[in-house]
Amino acid sequence: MTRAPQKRRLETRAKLLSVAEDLIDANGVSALRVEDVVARAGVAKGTFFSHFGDKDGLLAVILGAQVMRHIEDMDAAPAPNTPAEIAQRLSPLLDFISQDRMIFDLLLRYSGTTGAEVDEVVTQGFLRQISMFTGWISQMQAAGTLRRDANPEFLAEGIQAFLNHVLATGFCMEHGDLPPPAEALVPYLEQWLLT
Amino acid sequence: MTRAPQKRRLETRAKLLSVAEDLIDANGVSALRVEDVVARAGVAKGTFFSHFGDKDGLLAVILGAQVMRHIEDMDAAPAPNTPAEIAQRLSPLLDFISQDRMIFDLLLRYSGTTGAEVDEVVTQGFLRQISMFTGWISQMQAAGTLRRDANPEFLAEGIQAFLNHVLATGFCMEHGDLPPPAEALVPYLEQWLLT
DNA sequence: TTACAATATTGACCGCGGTCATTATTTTTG
DNA sequence: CAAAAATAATGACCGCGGTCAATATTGTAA
Repeated sequence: MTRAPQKRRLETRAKLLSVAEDLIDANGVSALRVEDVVARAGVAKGTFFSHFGDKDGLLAVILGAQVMRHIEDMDAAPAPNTPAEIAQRLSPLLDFISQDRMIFDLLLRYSGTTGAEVDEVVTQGFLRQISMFTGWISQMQAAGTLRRDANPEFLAEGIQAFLNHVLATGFCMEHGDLPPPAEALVPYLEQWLLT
Repeated sequence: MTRAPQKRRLETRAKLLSVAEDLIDANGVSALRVEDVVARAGVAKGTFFSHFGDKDGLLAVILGAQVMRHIEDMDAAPAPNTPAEIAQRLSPLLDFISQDRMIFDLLLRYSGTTGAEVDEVVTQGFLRQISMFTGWISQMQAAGTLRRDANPEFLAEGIQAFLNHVLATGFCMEHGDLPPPAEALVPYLEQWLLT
């Protein structure tokens, strides 16, 4: 039986997280250096790794929380009635992810760490997102707005696939005046979800 | 006007490539170290980077060539007539990519470096793959085996999306007895391409 | 052949993520 | 309370990708 962490440890962790968040806000995710974090937090390097395992571990916590906030916002808003509205709801999340390739890569890697780490924020976020999609889809199916020849979970996974596709494609175009991801997503969703 | 590379340079490059290929065959992509490559090739570290820019540059050349071979095999075989047959044709390529997450990540990142580096093998491979999909689809549309309410390029991009989705999902399941990627792909293709 | 320029290679050096035996602090036990 | 045990934090050290001013080699013009 593993004991509860003591107060000091929680404080150290909180300090590391807040320092890291400040640095990310100031310079972006890609510029984050573990050495800067520990220096500003007034803590040794090893402490960092004893808390988060590796750099991605910290990023997963921070970015996972941000993703989760976006998902909660989406869940709070009224459910969409068309594929285009789905894309619209997704827009803030997609803009957030497409701001930095590192975010996309990390989320993709951590998205389904089914196994020991279901307590991982990113994993929870993904599961929740899929179930939210599923909910939207079954509502729309009930309303007759959507094809009914496939079950909602399956269609939800398809949305996830196109979402990643659009994001990945966006990064490849190397900032060449391409449309925002949510807009690029629309035709795929329409083809996938209608008729 | 940049001059043609001299003989010595071509030899060095070839040596580096063959050494790297041997090491990858022996220990896998993830275990490849630049320092091992240059040591075995009898060359200084800086030389490596003057040839390939970075480690991924070398991997893109080697893995890109392997991907290209798979694509050519697919292109040489008779065109598929159903979504399931598409998945079957893709099987060797998918097995190759799913053998190591590093391969998947690298291909995804280099897949569409539209811009200065269209001479990049990986990019060429992807373009060729899309056009091969497009060809298959228009044939099947002509034969009436497939939905005709969307243009082939668009449907081809969708295939690409599902292909990446299945691969990414496979890596998340952390080697948990999941079905081979080509098999997992079938339902998505059927839903996407039929009616 | 020699002098000069272009090309190719070199390897000491750096940045930064990550490790681990050691030391410090807190909690528990007697 | 002190001694023992569990938990936290430390920082010197390592691995490995990547840089760049210096050097060596090759091509070229006089």
